[in-house]
Amino acid sequence: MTLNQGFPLPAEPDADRAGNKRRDSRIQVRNREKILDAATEIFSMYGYRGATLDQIAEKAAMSKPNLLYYFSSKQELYLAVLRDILEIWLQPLKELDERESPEREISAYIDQKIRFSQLYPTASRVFANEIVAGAPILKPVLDSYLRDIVKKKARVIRKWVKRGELADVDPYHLIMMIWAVTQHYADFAVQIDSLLGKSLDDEKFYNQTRKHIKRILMRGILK
Amino acid sequence: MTLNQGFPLPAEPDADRAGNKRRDSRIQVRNREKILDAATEIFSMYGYRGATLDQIAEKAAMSKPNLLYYFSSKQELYLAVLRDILEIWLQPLKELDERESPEREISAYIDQKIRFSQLYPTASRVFANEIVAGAPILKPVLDSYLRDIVKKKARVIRKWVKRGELADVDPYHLIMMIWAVTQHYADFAVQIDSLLGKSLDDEKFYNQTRKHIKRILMRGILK
DNA sequence: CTTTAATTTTATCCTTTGGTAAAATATATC
DNA sequence: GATATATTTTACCAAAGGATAAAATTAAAG
Repeated sequence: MTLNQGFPLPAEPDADRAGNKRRDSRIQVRNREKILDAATEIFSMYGYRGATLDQIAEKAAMSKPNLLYYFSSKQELYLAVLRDILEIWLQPLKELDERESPEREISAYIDQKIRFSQLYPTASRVFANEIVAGAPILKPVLDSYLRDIVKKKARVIRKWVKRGELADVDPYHLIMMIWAVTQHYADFAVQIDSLLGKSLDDEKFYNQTRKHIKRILMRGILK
Repeated sequence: MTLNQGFPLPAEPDADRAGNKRRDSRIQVRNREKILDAATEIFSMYGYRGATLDQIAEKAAMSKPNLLYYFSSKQELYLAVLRDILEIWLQPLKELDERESPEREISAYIDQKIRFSQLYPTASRVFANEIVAGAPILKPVLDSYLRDIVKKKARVIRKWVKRGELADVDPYHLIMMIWAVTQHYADFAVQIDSLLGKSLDDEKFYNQTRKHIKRILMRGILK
């Protein structure tokens, strides 16, 4: 779960530079990944400020100074985590294709979003935390990068409406509704567990949820 | 915004005891409220662990020891904040009435939820933070109190379905969808502001949002 | 006015936390 | 296997953070 490429967040200090020293050794790769996983979990529970390097180091099974050998500060680590999350979070939206039917495209989009909630619930929670906190770090990205993508996709939806393939819905609100509902199952997983004793890990519940969300939303927006 | 009565959270040390010393002086009331408001704001941004008493004290315009004179620990303050939020958060659900039509009742419920998002966005975010963090404090409440109410209301919805007044929806998923969508506008307000430059404070946007959510959801669930 | 009780301030404590320095150990390269 | 480089450990540090004690001030009651 460690992708990361060319994102509108400050790039890692020595990524991509041409004449670079020895590229990541095996141990380097393994430890960075261990740390990122641990950090994702801790940040998801306590947010940026509430998380401590000691906790993260412990979860990653290494000493704090050792951790700081790989990420030179808490903030740098947090940025690295957010970069990875953004990458996978945004991907699905980019794929909305106006040449296909809205039925097919929106349905596929919902599928991808709910799958993300199933596969990366902690990542989703880190993101949620960041946004709920007022997006102190991601604000610039939201204001530029995300804004542009969403604007583009809003146009796609509007086109469908004009073609009469979709009820007269506001594209922005529709996108927001899809985000809200799909992310809810990851972000508020504890609540869902309290009420239903289920989680998206349960394949049966996952499919039931997916279908239910889609049924209501699609009925709500198709002509 | 300081309600608070008989909640399944540990009660305030000397609330409600019969033969009680002098009840809250005017200054007592004013300061507790000032603190609760400040705390709500800070907790909403940084979560329980990320928030500091210094910040809260500063926002409440008093010294930290003075703050601790009113709430003897950070945890006690956090509990007080959560108690207030739970009260107003749960109220609307309790009012779902099976004797009325689902159209009317669910519509009214959505109205109340989105109103809550408009009136108490920071409170909503404190709640969101707590749940996203895994509900370390509220878990017991979710497992008992909330669970019971939701179970009861799920029965109401099921009754509507049986009567043929509602499409065949799963009551739990429906409730969750409503929560997800309405709370999203408070919890992810920054994101919405980035994308649309609007917030629920804007009465026009508020109504547009409310109607849009209702239109899609109601279309999705009515027969 | 006093006297008593409530409120606020000042000084201080101990722990946690992000981060550094430098020594020690392991790994890779020739 | 010696030498250079990468990784890990140990020992710290300064600042922040939750909390307490006790003195100083303000408000209330008689």
